[in-house]
Amino acid sequence: MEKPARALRHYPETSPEIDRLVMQLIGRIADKWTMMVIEILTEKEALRFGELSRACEGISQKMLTQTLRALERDGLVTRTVFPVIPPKVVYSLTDLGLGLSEAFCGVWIWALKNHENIHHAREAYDAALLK
Amino acid sequence: MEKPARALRHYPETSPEIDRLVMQLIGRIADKWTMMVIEILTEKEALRFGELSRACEGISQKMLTQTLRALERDGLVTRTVFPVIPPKVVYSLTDLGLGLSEAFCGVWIWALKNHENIHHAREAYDAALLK
DNA sequence: CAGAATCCCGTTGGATACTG
DNA sequence: CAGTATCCAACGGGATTCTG
Repeated sequence: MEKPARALRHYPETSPEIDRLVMQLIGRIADKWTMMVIEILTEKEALRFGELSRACEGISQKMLTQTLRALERDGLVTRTVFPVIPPKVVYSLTDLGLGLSEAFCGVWIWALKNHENIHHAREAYDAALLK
Repeated sequence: MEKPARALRHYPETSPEIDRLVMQLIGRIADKWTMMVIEILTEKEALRFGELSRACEGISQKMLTQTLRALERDGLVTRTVFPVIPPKVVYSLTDLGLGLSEAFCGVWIWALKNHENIHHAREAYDAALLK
């Protein structure tokens, strides 16, 4: 009798090669600032650079620019420039980006539900080390 | 008429302070090797250090050790030592770890479904730059 | 076998200053 | 306002060597 499969991601169409591509993609987007920007844009729909900068508490302007460029390149975010003075640039999620946001939502919820468990686990681990 | 809320993670109990904790946790686990190890342990249930090392294609022994220690500290992975010679150590997911794996499953599926879209978006973006 | 320790280099990322 | 450019410190992470 076979054990039930636990590898939920393994779709029929999967191959080692595709697995590698998917891994690379995960490695690319599984990033602190990336996920934070996506989360914020999920809530606010559209924001200017400065607004994002303030919402992203702790991010440097360099990292915000870098993060936004990468998101734009991946087709997850659109960048709209208004040719006015002073310059106005607005960012928002594409459908692709919104899809990722929804997929990642499960992880947010997990983190929300379990951050205390994790905290306790760490305390226990650290305490055991000193003993 | 209000627009529908898009911020799925905002549960009633959420506060700015908790948001920060959750963000930190996401920042901690949203890591290439971390997610890869969790994925592999989800498939295989229990593995020895060497097996994990081979399954994790590309990881150095230093990073594997480091990743496993962090996972263990966070209560996501258990480390079982068999007092034999030569040493035998087995790693597997805790329930907490399995929960994260399931939560992250949505992202894997998203990546599997959309990696081609992303690829096209990048090509388009890069082509537009050269113009 | 399962790591700990060391060396070392490339990248990351912050601070600051400058521009259209 | 929305960036770009530059400099520099810190960290990540690979290769190698050593140990119980």
